[in-house]
Amino acid sequence: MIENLHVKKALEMLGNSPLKLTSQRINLIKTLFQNGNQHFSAEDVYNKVKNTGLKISLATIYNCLNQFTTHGILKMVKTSSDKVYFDTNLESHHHFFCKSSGELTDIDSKKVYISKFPKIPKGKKLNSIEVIVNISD
Amino acid sequence: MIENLHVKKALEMLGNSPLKLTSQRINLIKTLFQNGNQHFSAEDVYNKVKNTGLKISLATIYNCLNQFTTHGILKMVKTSSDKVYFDTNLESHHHFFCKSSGELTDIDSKKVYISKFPKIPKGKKLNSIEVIVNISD
DNA sequence: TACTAAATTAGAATTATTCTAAATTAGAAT
DNA sequence: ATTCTAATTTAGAATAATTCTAATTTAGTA
Repeated sequence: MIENLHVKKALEMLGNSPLKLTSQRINLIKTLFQNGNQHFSAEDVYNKVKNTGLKISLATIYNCLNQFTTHGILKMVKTSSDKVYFDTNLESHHHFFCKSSGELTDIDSKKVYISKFPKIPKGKKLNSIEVIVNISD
Repeated sequence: MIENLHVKKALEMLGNSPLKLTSQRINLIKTLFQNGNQHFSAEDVYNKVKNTGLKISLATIYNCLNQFTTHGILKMVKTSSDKVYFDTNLESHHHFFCKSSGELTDIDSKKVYISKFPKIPKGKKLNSIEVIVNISD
């Protein structure tokens, strides 16, 4: 049986985190990471999981997605949509967001370069830089 | 009586839009634009308005903020907060968002330069580029 | 001055998400 | 192995921001 590399890496990260290895978490990771880089909302995940026959409550999905995010297994992406998206691609990269389709897609990190960047205000520290390129049909 | 320039310009834009010149809209614009560039949520506006003694319903505030946005009198900014912010600064510019304080602040547009930029996907058109620099204490 | 479509409003509805509190379970301690 | 405890899961209630509804009011035209 061939172990998917993305799944393997994510499970490893889960193992290295203080989170317990519950069946829900393991199944979630298998479901989310098996197809490489993906973007999804909590509801997307809930439906995807239902289709696989697994039974994980919506509350648990929210819990897990948030915990995975705080433990660096997922990235959270806010768009002009009212839903929060999660991203399996942990590398520094940016996104297209299409208002018409609600689709969030990766921008190849080599295709964006910010050559001039502001000083961070005194007393604050930089957390992340989010570039969202809003597009539509 | 000295007319504030920001207010004047915004009222002009309202006049040039198809929106009717209601007292609520005029008062809102006077309230929001009198102090130059500002960022606020719908609730912020509701409270600000209450303090001035004006009576504008929350529904109207939401209506107006959205209409002002679609007619180019305001800009909408989404952050990692769960509230939507509005911005009186219409020039192309970007933002710091401080998670700790919930504060959204302008980045001087001269301080950001994106020298490499991705091609827009076929069949789509560019709407806007949002750069949010997330910071915290 | 009257008319009509647009705007305002209070409160209900909606939507995404978080909370609660009871039942279950992972993994450590025995 | 068995027991124990804190973490986890869960259904459903609660929350929070925002939008909708439908009745009333109003701007601006005729």
